[in-house]
Amino acid sequence: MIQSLRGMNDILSEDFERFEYFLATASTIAKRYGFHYIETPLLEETALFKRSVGESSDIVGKEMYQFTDKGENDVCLRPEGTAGVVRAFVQHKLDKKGGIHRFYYHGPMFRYERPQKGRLREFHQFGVESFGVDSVYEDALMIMMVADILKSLGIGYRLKLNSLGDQNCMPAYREKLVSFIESCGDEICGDCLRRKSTNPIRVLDCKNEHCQNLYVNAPKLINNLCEGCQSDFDTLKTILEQHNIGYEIDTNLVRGLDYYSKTAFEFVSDNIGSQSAIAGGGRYDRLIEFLDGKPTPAVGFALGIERLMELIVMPEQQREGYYFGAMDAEAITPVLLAAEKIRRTQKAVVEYEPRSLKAHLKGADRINARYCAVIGENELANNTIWIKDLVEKTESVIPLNELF
RNA sequence: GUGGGUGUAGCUCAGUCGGUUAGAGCAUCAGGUUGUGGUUCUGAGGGUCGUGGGUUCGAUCCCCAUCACCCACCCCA
Repeated sequence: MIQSLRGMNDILSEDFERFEYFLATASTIAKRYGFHYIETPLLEETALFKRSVGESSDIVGKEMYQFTDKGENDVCLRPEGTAGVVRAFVQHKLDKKGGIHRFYYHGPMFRYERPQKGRLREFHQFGVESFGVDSVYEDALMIMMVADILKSLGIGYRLKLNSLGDQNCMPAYREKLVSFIESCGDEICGDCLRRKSTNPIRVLDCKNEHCQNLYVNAPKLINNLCEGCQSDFDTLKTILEQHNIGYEIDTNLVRGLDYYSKTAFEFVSDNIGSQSAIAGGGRYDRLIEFLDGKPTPAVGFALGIERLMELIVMPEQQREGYYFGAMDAEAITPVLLAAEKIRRTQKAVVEYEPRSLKAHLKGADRINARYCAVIGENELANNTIWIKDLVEKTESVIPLNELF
């Protein structure tokens, strides 16, 4: 038997209903906030991700599905969605056009990781990117949108917030941090030693207990923000409070992608195991110029759909449409014709095998149909069809030509 | 990439201290006297016990490998 690749799943029937429900809910909300759908390729030039996500990140460093195609191009399956959207934004010269551009997207992402709960090699994200808005209000909008989506789906969460600073305060802070790390001498772990030169901020994120103990007194970025970053961060907190969105400041929240600056946030759930991040995002004002565009402020977020799946509270399913069945082999012809008529406006499912009335009622029940429509001996003789409303428990026999 | 766990019916799982025809519940299908469901009763079908080797007179059970899944580390959505 040929199986799907490791960490790559089929999504069928019941699961897909949830999936579809999620997409419908999230898309509706994104549109309501003024965002437009954008579809970008699953396959992109490898350089795109190296320059955006960053070579120091694990994603690019060891998790990409990278290969050379038949035209000798170094390509890879997208590990995340932002890079492609920014590439499209620049390629279509929207940066030069100016103004505000707001996009949402959803689709599969690929990361070569060891699968576990909430972590797949092919997984799906729903994301949003906003270009051209400098204001923190847009950062707040992002967070409000995620909160809105999660609320609509009946999902509880905790929101973690941090500011990563910008070009003014980050370099100075980085220096401060590096000298602090150096003061720890060789007590730090190997990973931290490496991060010290590649991406020092990430040491704060270290899961090693010994390191964490060393870093309690590390300088915190939050205390070293420049005036602009500080006032934006304060404003953001105020807006969230005004909108009744609870948050906790997490000074160790460092997004794993290199392109973030200023606002960084993460929504986590305590009910889905160790892969608890259900949404993450932030501001990335420098990314557009990294990808050869005109400097343009930008913010975005991405939601991990699979991680939300088991948390989604679905609305109760109503009985819907028709179930058609024949009690005699000869009755199948009028049954098919009747079903075709109904199908112009409603759902109609036909059982081809002649069965007892009881069996048909069971069948109708199983597919959660509202009506069970059957043609047997009596109906066949009179050109009628017997229809039972499974909710009202009423039944009627009507002439076939009066079927709407 | 590292560590631990699990693979028996469509699903959830028993089980055999190695020994004849491998079980249950749910699901499916059929019946409970003439054409009435979602709650009953009876019965039936369905398994090369993940795959490949090895030990043995004999393996679903023990050993090795392999694959898949699960959980955690790590990473992140």
